[in-house]
Amino acid sequence: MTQDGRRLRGLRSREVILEQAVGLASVEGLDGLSLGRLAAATGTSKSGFFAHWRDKEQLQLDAVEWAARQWKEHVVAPAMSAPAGVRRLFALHEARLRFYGDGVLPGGCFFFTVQAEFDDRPGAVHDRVARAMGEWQEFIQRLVAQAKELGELVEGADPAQLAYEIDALGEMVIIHSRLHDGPAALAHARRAVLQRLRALCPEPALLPED
Amino acid sequence: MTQDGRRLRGLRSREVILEQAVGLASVEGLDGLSLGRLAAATGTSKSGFFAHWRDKEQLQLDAVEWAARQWKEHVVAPAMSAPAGVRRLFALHEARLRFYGDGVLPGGCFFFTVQAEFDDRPGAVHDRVARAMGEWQEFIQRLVAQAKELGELVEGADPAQLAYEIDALGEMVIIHSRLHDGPAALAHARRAVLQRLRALCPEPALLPED
DNA sequence: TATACAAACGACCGATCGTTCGTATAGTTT
DNA sequence: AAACTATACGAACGATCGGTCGTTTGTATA
Repeated sequence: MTQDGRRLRGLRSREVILEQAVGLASVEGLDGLSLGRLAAATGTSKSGFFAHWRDKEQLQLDAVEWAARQWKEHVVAPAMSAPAGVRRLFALHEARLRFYGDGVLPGGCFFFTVQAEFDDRPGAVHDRVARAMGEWQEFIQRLVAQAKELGELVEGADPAQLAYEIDALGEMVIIHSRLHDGPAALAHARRAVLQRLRALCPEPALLPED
Repeated sequence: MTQDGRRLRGLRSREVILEQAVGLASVEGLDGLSLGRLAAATGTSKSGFFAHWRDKEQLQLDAVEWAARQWKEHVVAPAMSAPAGVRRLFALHEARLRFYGDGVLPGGCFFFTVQAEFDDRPGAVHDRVARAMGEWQEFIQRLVAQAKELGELVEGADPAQLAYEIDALGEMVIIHSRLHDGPAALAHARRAVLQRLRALCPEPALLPED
């Protein structure tokens, strides 16, 4: 039987641990998060972790996977239900800002913290995070290209350039909102991308005015 | 006599230690940096640190101070030697990108790493970093306001909004260049701010075309 | 019912963390 | 020369780090 109660129970607690790990890592980072604190947060013993993962790095890699799923669910999926083109592009940006504003993760953004932590440290986690970031950037670029094909962005718009701008303006909300100007950062990030898209869109009426 | 050779020697080694600390912290963060590794990097013993600083936090605070001085020297000062107005604003952005591109710090940017590390962790270091960031943001806003007074930026330009955009587009170079598209990030950041300023400037000829 | 196995635990390991203490040395003041 | 002081050190501290080991508990299979 595949109906193995032990495996089911294991998967469930595995999920609980990963959710806690992603939340804590969004605050203190994947390495800054210690197994002891993670054990305390989940109400388990740290030795129990090694029944699920060979070592801390394996847990970190699974946490990245979990966070990527969460990101797709909360940010990518809502955008995909908006009409293709420039509106979908802006919906993606707004979904990200909502994710931050709603405080889904205590630290704001798992990937921001982990990128800052591992951008200089080679290893499996670095590579996995870099891959996730590449896919994210590629996804934004595809949406830009699609908007161009639909004639909703001028021909001169460079997908890589615009994707960099959208991502940078959105991601820096984390730092600015937490240690400088609070919710104003969200407004700045929203307004910046909105005006940029409107300026590049032959039919600005597709987007809100402000 | 104020000519105390002991104090001079102390100040010199203090400076050496802080320089190393800022460099290492730009990679692993101010807390991620351990006193043991710092001692190994400076060729001293870690117990010797406590002749200069009461505890690790005092060293961290002085490291922030040292990094702020370095930033003013490498980024703010060069911008101030450009003519006031929109050209000075862009010179500031370019000086920052040069600071990153030249690899002055092994981790790229001390403040980026430390902001990401302390944005969620209350304490003296958090407050000191937040103050530095506030001053930096205020400085950009002053340059924007000055450019408006000189008629080099349209009246509708919001200093806080534009300062956010310039800072975000510049700062995210660190992450993008290190774990995604390398030097292309520098080009994207430069181009984004340049085009943004040109679009807001009644006299675009003040700025390079590309 | 007996056997096999996954899940979880407590106890413990060596290494490293920030920090303290006593001491030796070099340079200044008396 | 004696007294003083800033600098720097080695040894050691308790705490915590990631990780190992042996064991117990609960479930599924034979």
